[in-house]
Amino acid sequence: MPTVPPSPAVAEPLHYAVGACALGALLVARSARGLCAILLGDDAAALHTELRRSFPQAELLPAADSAALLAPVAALVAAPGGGLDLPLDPRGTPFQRRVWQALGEIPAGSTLSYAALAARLGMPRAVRAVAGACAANRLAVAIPCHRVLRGDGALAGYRWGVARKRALLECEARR
DNA sequence: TATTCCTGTCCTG
DNA sequence: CAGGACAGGAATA
Repeated sequence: MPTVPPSPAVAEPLHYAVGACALGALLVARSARGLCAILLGDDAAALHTELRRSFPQAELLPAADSAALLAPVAALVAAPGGGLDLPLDPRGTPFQRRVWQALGEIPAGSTLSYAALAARLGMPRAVRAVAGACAANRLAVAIPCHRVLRGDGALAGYRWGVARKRALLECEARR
């Protein structure tokens, strides 16, 4: 009888690439299902650390076709109003995925408050939880969590820096 | 103006 | 397993 090691399940392979975009360093990772991470940052090392922290169980492999992986995403960052014609693999709890789906329905160039977003989900009192779900988004720009502002119009926060959030919104408003 | 509560998830002890 | 911290905001005193 061949012994089956008590493997905590085989580590899932994720292919990633790091490059540059209009907002700085860019990291794109994909699973077998689609893009599972789009990260923005100041340098490649920080992005790699963030990827590891987001997927501690995965086996991270450099993508053979890094340019093909990066190009469409970099184009999206440069023109955040357009869509991304690639399959996404958003990972999160059912609650988080509901929030992210609602984010995708916000038209480019417009914004929403966290309270309005919570109301749209039928949970008007779960504002804080909704903000937490936005903060947990790993697919920068593709899932437009940057279009959500505080009720008083302030930019609140952004996982990849409020300056980038402002840049994305200005870019969309100019369309 | 200062508390308190609501709500889901993650991090820490 | 318990408690606290969040990218908020409305209600209460």
